[in-house]
Amino acid sequence: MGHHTCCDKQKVKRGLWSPEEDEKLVNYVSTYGHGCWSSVPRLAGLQRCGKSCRLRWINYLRPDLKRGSFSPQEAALIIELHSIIGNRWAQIAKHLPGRTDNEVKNFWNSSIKKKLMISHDLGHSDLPNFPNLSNIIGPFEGSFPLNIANPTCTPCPQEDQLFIPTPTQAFDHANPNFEANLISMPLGPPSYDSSWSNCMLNNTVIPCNTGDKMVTSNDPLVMPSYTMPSSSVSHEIGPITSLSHFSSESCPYDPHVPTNQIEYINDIMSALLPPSSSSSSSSSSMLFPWPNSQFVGTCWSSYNHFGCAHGDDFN
DNA sequence: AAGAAGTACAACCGCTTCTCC
DNA sequence: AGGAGAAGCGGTTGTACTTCT
Repeated sequence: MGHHTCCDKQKVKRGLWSPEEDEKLVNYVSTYGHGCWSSVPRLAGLQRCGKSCRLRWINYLRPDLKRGSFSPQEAALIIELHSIIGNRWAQIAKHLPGRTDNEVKNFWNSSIKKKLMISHDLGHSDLPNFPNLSNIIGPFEGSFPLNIANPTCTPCPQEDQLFIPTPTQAFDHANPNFEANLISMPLGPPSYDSSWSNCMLNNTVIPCNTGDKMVTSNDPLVMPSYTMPSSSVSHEIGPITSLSHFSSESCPYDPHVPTNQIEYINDIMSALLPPSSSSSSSSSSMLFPWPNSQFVGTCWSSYNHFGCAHGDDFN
């Protein structure tokens, strides 16, 4: 293993930090701020490189860090955000106050990913690795205040037709909505580990709905559409999924505002709670198109498809 | 009781992005 | 505009601790 180029000329210590080193770093940063990290070790009297100091402070010593296990709510949020934006740990961590990207990443790799792999091994190889959100947040059933079946935002008035971009369109930099898409899309081609792939696999929309009409296309330039049977925004939990859509003007959940996005996602998860102890054998999805940004995200709920038991603790 | 295997997470590396000049 | 250094980021590794056999 190599080492930091910034440390080439210095004799620096590596490996775990001692309490004495922590104390020096905390004392220095608390008093003077970190300023330029490369000068911190010299000024704080540490034989570490600046990069190591920075990491130690950000991931461990910062006073605003939340220690301890992840709550089921945090786990559910991580899973949902990961399904939307992929391995962008820093972005995910921004939605979890007091958590670092490193912490979220470790939690994902050591706990969540493993559970998803186990569930995949149970014989659902035809399914993408989606968690059973309703199981994960089971202990919190009923605790979310908002039900998406009765949203506070005004339904978008203009359409019964929801447009879903093809991958080509979604990643088109010339698309004026590209920035908005970036928020909701994983960076890179659709793959099995994202919710995106499940609704757009090989340019084919895979409907998890029953009874409604899904128009698909193999032509990446042709935008598939999903036609709702009515303008109802009612939401039905279970094997049948209904769609809700809101105008960006009237909806309080602006996808550009992380805090609101958390609320938005929380509401989605709230809506995904099973109606009772009943379960279904089919997966269901909810597509949340944003009229101006085209596509916001997908939430998945597939009861009994995955290995985690209702009420499982993710820590 | 002891070693092996598994787990959690701190820390590091290399690459990318940002900022300043 | 572009070069250099700093900061940010995600993947990976190392190690302490726990659980299993």
